[in-house]
Amino acid sequence: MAINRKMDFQADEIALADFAKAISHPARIAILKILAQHKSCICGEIVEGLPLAQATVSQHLKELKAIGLIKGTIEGKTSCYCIDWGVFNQFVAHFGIFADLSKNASCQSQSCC
Amino acid sequence: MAINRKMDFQADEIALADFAKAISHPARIAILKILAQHKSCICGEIVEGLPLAQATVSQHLKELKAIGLIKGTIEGKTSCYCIDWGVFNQFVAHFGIFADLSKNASCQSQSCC
DNA sequence: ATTTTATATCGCAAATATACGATGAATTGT
DNA sequence: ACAATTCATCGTATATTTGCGATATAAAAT
Repeated sequence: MAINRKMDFQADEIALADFAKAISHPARIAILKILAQHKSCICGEIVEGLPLAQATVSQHLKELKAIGLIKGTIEGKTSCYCIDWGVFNQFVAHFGIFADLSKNASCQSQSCC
Repeated sequence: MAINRKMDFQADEIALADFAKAISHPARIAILKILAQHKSCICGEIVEGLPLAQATVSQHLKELKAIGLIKGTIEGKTSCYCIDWGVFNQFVAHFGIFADLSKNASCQSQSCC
């Protein structure tokens, strides 16, 4: 692999790709779903709902936290996680880039597509 | 890695993760943007817009095609690509799962988050 | 028929991601 | 103080992704 080609892409392309990568694993989607279904933070319980070892779940949580999709604090014995909806909705809104373009762009060629 | 833990996750979780994985690289986001900006199919031109070798771009196109996000036909000497907006919008709509939940779910704990 | 052009595919190397047991750190309960 | 609990981190094995040169394929141009 060449040395960091990322610089050649635009910032918004990288940002959207990073968001997509953060949720590109079923476990992380499942974690977000579990968190979304709770009105308040979850302190534990996540590991039990997933078919993965505690260490692995902790690693997935770390990734979601790294990109800012979830917030978490350590409260005494347990940790406490919840979704940062501001960040989440901001990322989803980025798909608007395509939604806007889709109005004008449609393939008019009969021979292909 | 264990042997295909995917079976332990739900179908919609896997589907959303697969979509995210397909667009989890700046090059593939860039390709979609290029395609979206055109009213009709693009026959070539994509390689020139990216900082990658032709073989690499072809591989990224293949991935986008595999998940159905883009359609492509070979027309004589050149290939012809365009976005399948139906598939694209269908995937984006999946984020509705979270949007619905976000209305009820918000952290009420003062101590965390 | 041969060359040129456009794109796909193969094969390999390097980089990343994933999973998990073992261990560490901090806290609660006794 | 000590044991139990909860979660993070380390180390490591394996799998997947990425990138690209080389090569294949197929049509167009000469």
